[in-house]
Amino acid sequence: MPELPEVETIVQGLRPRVVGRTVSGAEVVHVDVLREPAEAFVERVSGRRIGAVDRRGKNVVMRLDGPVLLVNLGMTGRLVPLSPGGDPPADATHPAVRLAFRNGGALLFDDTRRFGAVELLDPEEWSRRTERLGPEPLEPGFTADALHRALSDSRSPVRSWLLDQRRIAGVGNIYANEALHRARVHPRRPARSLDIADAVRLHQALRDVLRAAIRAGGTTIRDFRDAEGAPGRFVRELRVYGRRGEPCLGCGAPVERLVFGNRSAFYCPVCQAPEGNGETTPPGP
DNA sequence: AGTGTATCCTGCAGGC
DNA sequence: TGCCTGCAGGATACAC
Repeated sequence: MPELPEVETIVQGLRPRVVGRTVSGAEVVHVDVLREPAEAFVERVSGRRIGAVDRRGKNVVMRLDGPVLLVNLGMTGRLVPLSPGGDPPADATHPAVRLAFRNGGALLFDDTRRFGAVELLDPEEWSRRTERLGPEPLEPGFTADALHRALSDSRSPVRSWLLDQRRIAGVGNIYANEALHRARVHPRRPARSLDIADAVRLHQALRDVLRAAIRAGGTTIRDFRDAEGAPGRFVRELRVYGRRGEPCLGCGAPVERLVFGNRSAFYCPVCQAPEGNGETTPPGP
């Protein structure tokens, strides 16, 4: 479910609800979302105060006094803040971990498929972890030039390249496909085949689509909900993802679907010609 | 280095 | 209605 814009949306909604709260205890319903025994996790998290909530790539980063509580939402993970005495929403049907707060209230991690992960990392582990992730595409240091240089050392298809969190953080299958369409780059082109003009367009497209999706509160295909339980509104703005057979909004050609790297790639065969086509048939609005 | 495949797990849509 | 297959926004490990 959650890529950078969805996680950013969750983090923004969560911040006013949990920053400053102290964890009084935890209930582990499904130990398989943890990376340590339940007892150890409960012991270590209890008594900690949440000082800040941030995002790194697709991860929710809760800074406690000392360790970092890292939540990866996987495909179907949700973070649901609960008011004192409040019931979880009816669609939070697969509770995995519940953190209780001193003075009432709680934070529920609900995850149908349990591909998500909740980890408590000490500062050294966290710094090693964040170093393994690529740059944040919305930060100033992420320039078109840096993207071009990074692309140039890989023969991997650019769509796969974009999904690799070690190369760039936070991009998943929806926004990789959407950005490539906006940049008019075929998803299967080798990363190193992109010239500087391609990289400039891709850089712009990534930033535009990620920012627009954040403004829309993310994309809800099925499961995604923000901290208030509301779905994202970016589905309306998707140009290729999930639109196989429907007309490209730029040129009218039917959107095609390819499968490689075990994932679907959606693209316009006209606007995103295999060897690049920066000069003709802009994909439009 | 890159690719195909499998794995974790559940739910839903579509075909019959 | 039921059964089956394929598919899903992620991440990782493996053999080739």
